[in-house]
Amino acid sequence: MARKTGSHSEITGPRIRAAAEHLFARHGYAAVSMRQIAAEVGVQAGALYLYTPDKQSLLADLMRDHLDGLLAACAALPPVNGPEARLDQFARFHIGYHIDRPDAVFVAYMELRNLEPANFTAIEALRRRYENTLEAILRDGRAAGVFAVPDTKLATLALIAMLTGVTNWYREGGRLGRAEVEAIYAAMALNAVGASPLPTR
Amino acid sequence: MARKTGSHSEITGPRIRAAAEHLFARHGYAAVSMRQIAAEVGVQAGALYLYTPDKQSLLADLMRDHLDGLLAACAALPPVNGPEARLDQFARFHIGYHIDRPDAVFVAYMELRNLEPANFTAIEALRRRYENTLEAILRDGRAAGVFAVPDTKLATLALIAMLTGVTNWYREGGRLGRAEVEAIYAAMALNAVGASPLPTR
DNA sequence: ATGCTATCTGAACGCATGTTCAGTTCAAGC
DNA sequence: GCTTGAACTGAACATGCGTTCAGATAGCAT
Repeated sequence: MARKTGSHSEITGPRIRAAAEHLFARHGYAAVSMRQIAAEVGVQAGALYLYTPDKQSLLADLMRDHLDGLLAACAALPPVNGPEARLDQFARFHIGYHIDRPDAVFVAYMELRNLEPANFTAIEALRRRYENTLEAILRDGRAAGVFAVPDTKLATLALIAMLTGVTNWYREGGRLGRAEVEAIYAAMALNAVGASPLPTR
Repeated sequence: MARKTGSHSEITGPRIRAAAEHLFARHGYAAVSMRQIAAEVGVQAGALYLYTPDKQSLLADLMRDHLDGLLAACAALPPVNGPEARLDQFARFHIGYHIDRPDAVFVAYMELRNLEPANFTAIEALRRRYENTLEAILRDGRAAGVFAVPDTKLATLALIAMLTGVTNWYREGGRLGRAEVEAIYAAMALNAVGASPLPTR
């Protein structure tokens, strides 16, 4: 039997991507088979190939979509004045965005090594572009004399690692709420670069 | 032909573990086959089973050995006085130890999800024990009024993530030397918890 | 020189993999 | 009510997987 009532490509497509993202995050790209993804969606493995040319593209598309969304959301942030306020805003944004998408984040950061060279180059470029927005803030802050960082590139990577680490332990409904976590991390980020944390918003 | 001159188990065993560690770090546990490991060592796949009961044990042993070494080295640190000096020492130690073992670190942090439940529990306990040594420093510092951290557990995870992140980009002979990186990260760690960085040693 | 044993080979095992494709099914357009 | 075509099945494909094991090899003790 094929085509149960109401099943269309607009439904199945996203469901495949969601299942793949979830399974890739949980078990890793290489450890997940197309048949497992299909089973999660309730479909045979062959049907997946109506929605993706191959497994590799499925991974690359997930990562690209995540990073595109991240960059777009970051670019849409309301403008604020001064390096401290900008870093505070960036840190809170980064935490918030990543907390809401633990699976996508996990995949985007852990499966880089499973990308074919061409895909790797493209994804890596997006990642670098995001890092550059943070580094620009740090450079401006150092030029303005409000951040004390010996090396902006290193500080960028250190801050990103620290902020992204939140996805390793944060769970909805845990001991600490979203806003608290954002506030604490933003304060630590400002401290780390030698600035004073902003008063709690 | 078997047994080339001078080839003994004391040689082959470590070579297998080294090859496995390197390949697991590069491509991921699930993406690496026993035949690839064997080829790297210059041996047939069957020979691996003289040194490990199965692929899973190979992974678990690598991770356990790494964490055992980390805990032992951490415990062997010379005692220093005061939370600031202890955090400074811990940060430098962490950076230095991890910089020297990028493959082992990568495997120990990224392949947790590929461990069978029993192995996972054991490895996770070791990791937690290591984190606890840092959290103890932060608690003492807060009790002494020299660290300003709203939540020591959260600060612990944030610092570990930041410090471990160094393995993602550090390369021997790069722009920054080992000592510089250690100093910068130690300063950022102290800053992050609201303490003043120690004068450069 | 001979036998012993640790070390390793090479082939085989059953099974899972990513991918293809001829054929089936069903909602919608006429 | 018939036709069309998108959505999907189910079987098959070559290949590779982890693991096993009988047998070959070579250094060591005697």
